[in-house]
Parts: sequence; C-alpha cells; structure tokens
Amino acid sequence: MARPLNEDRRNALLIAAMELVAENGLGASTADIAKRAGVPNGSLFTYFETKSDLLNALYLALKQHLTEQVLRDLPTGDDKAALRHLWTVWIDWGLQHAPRRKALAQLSVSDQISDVSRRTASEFAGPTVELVVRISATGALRGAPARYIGGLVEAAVGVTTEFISAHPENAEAIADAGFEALWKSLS
Amino acid sequence: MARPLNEDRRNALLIAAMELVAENGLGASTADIAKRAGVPNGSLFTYFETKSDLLNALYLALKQHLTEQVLRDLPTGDDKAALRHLWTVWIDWGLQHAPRRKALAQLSVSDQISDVSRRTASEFAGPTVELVVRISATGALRGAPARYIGGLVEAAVGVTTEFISAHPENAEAIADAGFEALWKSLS
Amino acid sequence: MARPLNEDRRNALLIAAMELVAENGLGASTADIAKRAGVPNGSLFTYFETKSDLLNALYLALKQHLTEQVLRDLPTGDDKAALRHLWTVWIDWGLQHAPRRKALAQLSVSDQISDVSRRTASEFAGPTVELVVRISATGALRGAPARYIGGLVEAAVGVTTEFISAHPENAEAIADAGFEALWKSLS
Amino acid sequence: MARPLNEDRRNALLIAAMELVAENGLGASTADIAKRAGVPNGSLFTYFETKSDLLNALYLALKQHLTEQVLRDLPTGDDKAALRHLWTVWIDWGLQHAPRRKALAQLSVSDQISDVSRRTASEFAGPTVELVVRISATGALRGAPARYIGGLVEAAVGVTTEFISAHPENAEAIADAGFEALWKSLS
DNA sequence: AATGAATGAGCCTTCATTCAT
DNA sequence: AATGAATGAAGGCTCATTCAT
Repeated sequence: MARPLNEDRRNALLIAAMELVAENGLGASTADIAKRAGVPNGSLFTYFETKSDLLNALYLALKQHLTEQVLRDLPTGDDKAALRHLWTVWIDWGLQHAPRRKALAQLSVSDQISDVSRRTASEFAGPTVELVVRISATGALRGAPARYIGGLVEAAVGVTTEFISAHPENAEAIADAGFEALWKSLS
Repeated sequence: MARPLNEDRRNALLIAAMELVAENGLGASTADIAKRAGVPNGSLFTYFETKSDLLNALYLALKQHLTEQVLRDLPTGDDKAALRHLWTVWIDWGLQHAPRRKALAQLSVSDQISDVSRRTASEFAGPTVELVVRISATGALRGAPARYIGGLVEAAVGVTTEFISAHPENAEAIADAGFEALWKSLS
Repeated sequence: MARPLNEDRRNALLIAAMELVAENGLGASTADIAKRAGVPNGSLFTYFETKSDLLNALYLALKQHLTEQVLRDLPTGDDKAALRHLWTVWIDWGLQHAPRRKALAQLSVSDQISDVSRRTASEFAGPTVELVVRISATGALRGAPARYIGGLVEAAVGVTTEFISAHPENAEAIADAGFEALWKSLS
Repeated sequence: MARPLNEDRRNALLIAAMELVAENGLGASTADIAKRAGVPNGSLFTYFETKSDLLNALYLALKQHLTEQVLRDLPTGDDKAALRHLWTVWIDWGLQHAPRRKALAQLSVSDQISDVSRRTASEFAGPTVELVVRISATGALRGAPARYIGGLVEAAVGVTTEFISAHPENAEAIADAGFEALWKSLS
C-alpha cells in the first residue's frame, strides 16, 4: 500500500489550508498552513508535491464534502421535490460551513485549479446534473449543454447563499423566492 | 505650476494592470505592471498610492466601461426588449473584451476591492437594476431585494459569457436559451 | 542681498524638521518635513541644497537657541553661582523644549553633522567653556583640554536632563545633587 | 533532527552587523550585513526575525562582552581601587575595540533598542552599579537613584574614551585626571 | 520518512533629488 | 523662484521548495 503513513496529517493540512484560504485567500503561505496544522513546514511537501497540488486536493475534498451532503437523501420520483432538496441542502451547506464555502469560492475562480480537478469534481455531481437536465428537457434550456445548465444552477445557489449569509433576516423568504425563480427558469 | 499629472500614463497603468491581472491574476507585480505600461516602477505610486488603490481604480474603470456600453441605447418602453438588449450587450462586452472580462472577474471576487468601490460601481448600474426589479415585480422574486435580483442576473450573464467563450460553436443558441430562461425566472 | 526671499519658509522647514526628527529620528523624509512645514516638497531644496544641509542648519539653530538661553544673564564674579546658573538653565531648556532636546540628541550622535558645524557650535558656547575651565584650574582636571572638560559637563547635563524627564518626581533633588557632584568633580 | 541552527553563522551576522553599524550607522542594510557575513540575504531572517531583533541581539552581545571584561578581576575590598579598575578596563575596552564601541554608541541612542533589552543589559552590570552606589553613599549623590548615578559614570567613561580615541597623545594623563574628577564627584 | 534550516528571487513601497512647467 | 511630478535604486521582508541531517 502506497498510502502515506499518516492520513491524519494530510487531513490536518487540508483543514488548515481551508481555514487560511477562507481567511486570507490563496496567498496563504505553506509555512502558515503547516504551522496551523501542527506539522513541520517541510513535511507539507511529503503529502503534497507542490502548493498547487495541495490546493487542487483541497478543492476536490470540498467539492466531495458538498456533493455527499447534497446527494444524501436526494428524493427520487418527484423532480421538483428533488430540485428543492438540492437547493436547500446546498445553501445550508454554505451557511453552516462558511469557511468551506469561502475557500471553495476562492479556489473555484483560481487559475491554480486544473481542468482535471474541475472535471473530476463535476463527475461527483453527476446525479444532480442529470436531475437539472431532466427538468430542463421541456423548458427554455432544452437542448442546452448540461455543463451550461449546471453552471447556471450553481451560480444561482452561490448568489443566494452569499446574499443570505450577508442578510440573514429573510433567509427563508429569499431561499423560497430564489427557488421558484430557478424552477421557472428551468422547467 | 509644476508638471501636471499625466493622464495618459495613468491610463497606461490601468490598461497594463488589466492585461496582467487577466493573464496572471491579482498576483501581478507592480513592477511588471509599470514595465508593461512603459513607466518607471516608482512612478506607479505617484498615480496610485498603493497596489490596492490601483486595483480598486481598475475595478471602477472596468465597471464603468461595461456600464456605459450596456446603458447606451437601452430601449425604453418595452421591458423585455430592454432586458434582451442588456443581456446581449453585456455578453458581447465580455466576448469582445476578454481581458477586461477576466480582470473584472478576478477583481470582483477579490477582498482587495473595498465596499465603497463596490457600492460606487453598483450605482453606475442603477438603471439596469431598476429594470430587472420592475420586471420581477409580478414574478417569483417580487419583493426580493434589488441587490439579490441584480446578483442573480449578473451571475447568469457571467456563466453564459464564460460558456460561450469556451464553446463558441452555438453562441447564438446558448444566448437565446439563456435569455429565455432568465426572462422566465424573473417575469 | 542674497538672502532667500522667504525667511519664514526657511524657519518653518527647520521647525518641521526639528519636530519630525524628535519624533521619528533622522529617517524623517524630506517630503514629510516639507508637508509639515506647509511647503511644497521641491521647494525644500531651494532653501537647503541637501537633506544633510538642512540637518546641519537645524543642529546649529538648536545649539544657538540653547546657548542664547544659557548665556543670557550668566552671573559674573561668582563662578559657582555662574556654574549653577548654567546647570539650571541648561537642564530647564531641555525639559521645557523636549522636542528640541530630542532632536539635538539625535543630531549630536549622527554622522551627518560635519566637523565644521560642530566647531561652529562649540564657538557659540565659548564663554561657558571658559567658565568651566576656570573652575577646573585648581582641581583634578587642571591642565586638561577645554574640550574634554566641556564634554564632561555636557554629558552630565544630558544624563541629568534625561533622567529628570523620565522621572520628574524628584527633579529638584536630582538637579541639586547632580550639581554638587559636578562642582566637586571640577573644583 | 533536521539541520540545526548554525551558531557560527549567527555570530558572523552579529559581527558583520557590528562592523557595518560602526561604519555606517543603523542604516546599514540587512543585505549588506548578510553579504559581509557571507550568508544569503534571506538567511539573515532565519536567525533574526527582523532587523530590529538583530540590532537588539547585537546590543546585548556588546554589552555582555563589555561587562565580562569589566567584571573579570574586579578588586574587592578597596572601593577606590575597584572603581579605578572599572574605569581603566572600560576605557581600554573602548579603545581596543573601536568598532564595538562605535556600534554600541549608535545602538544606545537608538529607539530600536527595547526597554527589555536595556533592562537586561543593565542587569549584566549589576555589580558595577552596586559599587558606584556604595561609593556615593556618603557623597553629594547619596540617596540618588542607582540608575542616575550609573548613567553619570557611563557618560563620563564615554566622553573620556571618545576624547582619548581622538587625541591619543595624553591618554594616560587624561584618564588619570578623569578618574580623579569622577572619584571626587562621587565620594 | 521526517525535520526545519537554507535559499535567493521577488514583492511592495520609500525617498532624496531633479527638472519640466 | 516655485512647484510637484518623475525617477530608479534601494530597503526590509516573504516564500515555495530543497536538502542536510
């Protein structure tokens, strides 16, 4: 087994990177990440060959964490209910894990994240894409590329989460209205 | 009077910054920016006190450039036609000015851009926000905050522009479908 | 008359330099000095060819100011009374003009002050040196170089002023004791 | 264990800093210090977090070096002999180690040296302060604060060393006269 | 494998002085 | 003479990565 001896350290590094990226952006130094993880700075590079590798691994870990939440208990049969579930859980994930959300936002726009990583991540989300494509099949976006539709949904979730996070007063109403708008745009 | 500040140089610096931010992200060095602008490195700081000031000025300049295009010839009377115009011109701006679009995307997510800058920029876009709010007045988003609705529209434009830029084959069809989806979500 | 047109500006620059040197040391920038003086930065160099010239002029101005105070009303006839007057007035000058004292202390140890300036300044103080030499004529320091004796007195004043400034509680007692010690060491 | 910190390098940096500070004042650049020490510029900061830390460490090292010399073989029993020993050794230290003396003089007046450093250094010199306080117990300075008396002695040594260094002709006579003056002022 | 010191290019900014206006 | 923009060489410090131990 080629797995590195100490998986805990790897995780500690990913968590430290997530926090520091959320706080300070991608400029967070490897030395600071290692220190926050309680790991010697040189050891970071036995777990991740380069800083870029660490960032890509973090991106994938965050996407996976998010996708797991969203896909768990995704209703089948009723597409509107399923979309509503996806919408709600996705937004909640962002609200409950602000550092994860912020780090993911930073990483998503970064040019450090490779196409491979992006493609891998979007494969995690396969079932959700299938869902929105199916919903769109008779709407304005029928025939549009799945990645485009997926991108629109992701963007709508992102804007909604940011907004609720900044103005939590009417969280419920915003989330409801946003969902209805999304549903109308797709179906 | 002594030598007056040279506006051409200021513009050259903004343009150089725009290009390098588009190419390399916000990590673009002030030395490189100055060199690309054909200006001595120290002189950058006679035009912008700090790198952050330069970035904020660039953000505002890009937003203003974009807004001018979008607002020029905005139809009045027919809201759907107006939204269509906004949609088309905005996307075209992004396609025709890829460096500007990329730089603006980087800046928009950066924590270097102050709230003041963001607010100032959103004032530029006042009329477009009024438009989308008016359109939304009877739809799912009726009553939602203007900034939220504006954010959704901006995000949809962004995703569409990115997608078309990466897959120009069906530009027309994508733009049309995206517009219809947007219209349905708002109205 | 070759005197520069505006003597007020020259003085404003000297005062600004004094304050900033007292606050920040010799690293005070010419631009800051000019700004504090309410003078355009380039104009500083029409009054003083170099920063070093400004510093030397400041040194001389401070020494002159100090010497004027000390020599005014210096008693004649009774050497001990004269030394006591010198001691008291000199210390008071330092206490009442803390910025001047601090600036002068910085300048005195600086390698920016030329030998010419130092010699000129010590000529101002001629009468006081004569006094301490006369007092020393029969003491342990009889025959010692005047500049050495002067240096000892100046150092004692400096230490005493610093100490009282930092611990004003027993100003009187310290000044008295210091004077007696000085008197004993010389006479 | 990884490579241990190399004490020789640390010393080389301190020595280089001492020389350059003696020659050029506190403006000596970290790059020049590192170069003179034969160390890469970045490595300076693995030994001293900031330039200020380096300067404080240098101050302490010089004070310690001086104190060691002065305290070695300090006579006990005869206070006048002890003071004479202190006086002579202290002056000799300054004459034989001109760069150290000059660097220490620069550092002593600098605002870069923290109160902690100053206090630590004055603890090194505890026994000498006890000596001068004991000597003063029945003189003009009886009851004066130890730090004030110590300051007076230090200033007298400094002036004397400077003077002899600049005029070595009558070194012996000056030192003798200065000592007698000091003894009279204290006892 | 683990450690943490070592590296040196690069970063943003400052500054005394000059000079076009 | 007066102004203040222009200059470019430093300055102190950071950092991803390497490598001696």
